[in-house]
Amino acid sequence: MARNVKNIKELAALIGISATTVSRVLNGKAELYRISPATSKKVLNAANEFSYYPDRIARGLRLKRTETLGLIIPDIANPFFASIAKTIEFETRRNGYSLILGDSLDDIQTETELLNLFAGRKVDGIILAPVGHSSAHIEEFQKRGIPVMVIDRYLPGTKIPFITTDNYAGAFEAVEYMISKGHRVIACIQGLKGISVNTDRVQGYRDALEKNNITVDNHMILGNDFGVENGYIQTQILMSREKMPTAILALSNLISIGVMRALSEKNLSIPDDVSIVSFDDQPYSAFLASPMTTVEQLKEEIARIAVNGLLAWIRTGKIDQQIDKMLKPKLIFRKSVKTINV
Amino acid sequence: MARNVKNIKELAALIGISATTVSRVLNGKAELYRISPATSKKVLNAANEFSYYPDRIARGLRLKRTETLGLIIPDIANPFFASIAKTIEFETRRNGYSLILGDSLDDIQTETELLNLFAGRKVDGIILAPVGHSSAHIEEFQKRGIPVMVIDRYLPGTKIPFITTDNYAGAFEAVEYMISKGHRVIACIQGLKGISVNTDRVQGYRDALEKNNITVDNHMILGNDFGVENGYIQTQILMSREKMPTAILALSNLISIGVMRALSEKNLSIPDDVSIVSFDDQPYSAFLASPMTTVEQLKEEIARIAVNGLLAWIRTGKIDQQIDKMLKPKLIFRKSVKTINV
DNA sequence: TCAAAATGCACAAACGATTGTGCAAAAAAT
DNA sequence: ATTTTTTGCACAATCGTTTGTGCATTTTGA
Repeated sequence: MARNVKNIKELAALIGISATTVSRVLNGKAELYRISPATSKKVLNAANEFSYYPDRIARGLRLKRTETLGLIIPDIANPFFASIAKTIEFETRRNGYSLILGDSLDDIQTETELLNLFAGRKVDGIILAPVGHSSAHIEEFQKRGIPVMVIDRYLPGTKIPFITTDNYAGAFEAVEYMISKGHRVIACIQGLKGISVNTDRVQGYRDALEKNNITVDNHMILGNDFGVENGYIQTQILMSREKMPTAILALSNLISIGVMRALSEKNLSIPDDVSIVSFDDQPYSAFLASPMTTVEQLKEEIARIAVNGLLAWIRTGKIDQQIDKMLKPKLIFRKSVKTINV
Repeated sequence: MARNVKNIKELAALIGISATTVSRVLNGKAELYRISPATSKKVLNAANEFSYYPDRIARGLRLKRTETLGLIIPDIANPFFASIAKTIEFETRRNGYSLILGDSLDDIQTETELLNLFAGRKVDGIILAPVGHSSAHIEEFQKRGIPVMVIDRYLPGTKIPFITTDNYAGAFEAVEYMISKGHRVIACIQGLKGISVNTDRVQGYRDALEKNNITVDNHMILGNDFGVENGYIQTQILMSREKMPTAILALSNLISIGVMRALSEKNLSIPDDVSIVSFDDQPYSAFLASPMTTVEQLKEEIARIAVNGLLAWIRTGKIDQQIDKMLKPKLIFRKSVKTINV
């Protein structure tokens, strides 16, 4: 027995009561509408016995609120984003919301499509790790009234709130460390030019060099993509030059995988032939041929702040502009940087 | 100008036409209902100009179909599942559906909650990488009429369709390979006992040994979890024994990370001191201290078949029982297995 | 004892889309 | 010049909730 009941009317009929009352009891508004305790109890019992769950779709339509968040990231297979996604999903659910996932494939066109798609699905808010340069489509979107929280980057010139890592500090520290180990010719393989993550890291790299009276050689800053392929190609270019760097700062975990691939093909080893520091610590970082010194970002923290900030925004209807945050990263020392003669 | 329009009525009013007609044009039923080409064109233009997107919630309510799929996996931060999730998201979207993500945290209670949650959200179907032993909650769920497709495992004794790797073959080949390299004492660090993935791999391990006239030593099969910690602990146990194995078969990528951690703490190196083959190839596998020989699963393939099979099921209303598949994995040879004296 | 206040619940509209059916006007057939 | 058929579209109901309002009935107060 105890068959399932398909909607609130059916349940109401079973108790011999109106749907209105059932709805009110189930939404905790019994007192507010003076439903007697006896009736309340009957409703609760029946709902339980016949395992009635309100249809969230109908509810969403009526309430104009779906209790759903959208998450758009450039690549869920990238462990950096996968970790963030995990915490975001957890926090989202803990707050009674569900999460729609969109992988923008590092493509701004896809990102835009996803934004529109999510708008059509009436998500209550969106967490976005943006890709590419333009932020017009995001701003335009913001105007439609759907809260958007940016993670991993910030969008200069916009009012879109963000949570990210203090990338400048991360790069600065990493480079100072390499310099302290005697390195003077340090290359920087960067990701997508022009976006804040990259700009800030490169600036940290530059400033660390200059602070130590090392002239910045623009030929040593190269690449334009956060992926493996870019790390691979740029390393090949670097290694074919007369003036080879003694150290490389890789601006993402994927780039450093490309670096490793290129180096191993040339039978060059880390750190004997080239030293390296990579952004993004990973579970495997410690077990690489040469355990990798990395700049660790506080991924869980970013995720948590993003979700809770977004939900607060949704509930109150206004942005807490205080939310903008740049979390200090942490340099994890391992064995991929060699001390060389000064 | 070109302000956005908020619903179909508003758009219809703007053209001076009924919502009915707008709906029909937008759903490609213009001909069916004899809407004149002129009117059709006007609708299409207006919809475009005012960037009207139908409210999927209202649509879902009326159609009793949300064009949403649910994905439940044990750990999105595990690169194996992250890769699968990426392809699933892509295929899902390519078919006009959206994806709700749930991370079951390797916990059967959470998995059950997610199933119910997704049911309440009226997903059209669910792709599930189940955790734990019991499958009663899944079967019960199936009866509620929501199609569920299982990946990564199968559920013996149920009719729930699945796509998985031929884990038996993968383990068998891996072990035969190690034997061919002269290994006779091979340990197997397993994941969760009793679930098909694990059972099949262990059986493959056993059969490969027996086929080669090596008696299976049950002490060499240990562990009970697919995570890093288990790999770490079991390796410590193995290494503290009198009779140490010369090779280890790690039944997951996470387990092998644990193995590496334990070995490196004891200053043991791969493959000089211990050889290892791990399930699940990863982007970093080639760049580990010792490039890892792995059993690669066809993750994209699994994802693609799962999504398309599920969608077919949703559309036709019946399961194609032919869909059950065990995809042959591929052994990738690197340098984590040493040839030893026979 | 009678008016006023409190109690307990139900009616019906609304959210935004889709669709079976019906009804004019125009075109074709006789 | 009628009748019949076709064309082109609109009305209104429906999906399952939630909620403003209203109406009996009971309780309280004087």
